[in-house]
Amino acid sequence: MNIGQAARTSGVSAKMIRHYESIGLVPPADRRDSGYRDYGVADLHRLGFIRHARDLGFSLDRIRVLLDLWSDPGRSNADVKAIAEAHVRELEERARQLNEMADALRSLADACDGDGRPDCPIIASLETGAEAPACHRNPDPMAPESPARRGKTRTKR
Amino acid sequence: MNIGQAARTSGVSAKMIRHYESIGLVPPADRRDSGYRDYGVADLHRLGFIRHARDLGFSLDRIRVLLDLWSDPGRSNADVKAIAEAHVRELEERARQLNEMADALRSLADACDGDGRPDCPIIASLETGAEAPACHRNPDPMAPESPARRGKTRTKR
DNA sequence: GTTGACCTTACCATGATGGGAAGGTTCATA
DNA sequence: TATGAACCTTCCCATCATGGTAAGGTCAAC
Repeated sequence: MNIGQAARTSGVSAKMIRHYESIGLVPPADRRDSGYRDYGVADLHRLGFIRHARDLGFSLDRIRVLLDLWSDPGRSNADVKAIAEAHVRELEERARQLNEMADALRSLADACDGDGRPDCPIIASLETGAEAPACHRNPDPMAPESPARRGKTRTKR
Repeated sequence: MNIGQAARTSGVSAKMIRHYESIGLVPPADRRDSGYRDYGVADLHRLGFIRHARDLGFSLDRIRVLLDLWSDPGRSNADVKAIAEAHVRELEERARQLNEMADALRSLADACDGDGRPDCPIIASLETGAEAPACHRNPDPMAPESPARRGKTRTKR
């Protein structure tokens, strides 16, 4: 099967299949006389594995390790679980940071009238680095919880 | 003031200050006879603005727009607010996707015994693309709500 | 006048992916 | 049989924000 069909079947673009081959994530594909790559079911299986791991946000480096474990009949599921849990923690940490930024910016946006005048607490905060002053924040009428949740935690990046 | 001092004062690395100059995010710095860049308070102010916007996750392209609005005395805070709100939505969407991945992987990891044997629902799921089967998931003893929560971003936040 | 800390430009690398050019192959159809 | 569309090949470049390094110039203190 051609690389295009393999791409459509596996959900991995032809561009990426070639890339994965170039970095050794998949073995060099068989070639026909024409030089075209030729894929079989085992190749599709491996590409599918990579695809699913990418869908879960694993980096290609970690996928390399997962592929090794996959092909190791004597693997320990404790190793797999440890990798997965480390990745879960990273995903949650990144999500937490994004939510922190979103919350901070939401506070600023809520404090901005948006009435067409130049005055703007968002711009003011970017100038000074100060967060939205509580006394100017429009209270959220839908707030289901205690509003005392924004700490300081300025991520250093 | 030298670029190093400007970097320490503004929290933007010297490397990045030069980069911002090269892409036109900050105007070309004054130069001394030696060729050294020379920064004043206005420059530090601008760098601080950029730094704070980066801390909120804005891309350099959007920061460019924010800087234009900042320096426009006739700006409309509605424009600023619109940009901020669009960015908040993007941040939240990205966080949601990360949490979705984390939740899916957490389910798989919870279903994995981690007892050292090769059997592993995580590997199995990567092979087939199937999610963790409910009948194998270890129930969460702390679950405060109905167990039908998959697919929604419901981590603590 | 030497030394060490600073500055300059220029190039390369990251990670995962896409775009495109220049040229060869396959296959159905006119 | 010829042609054209759709495919394939390799190679290079771009993204985005940031860091590293190298080769060389400047400054200030001792």
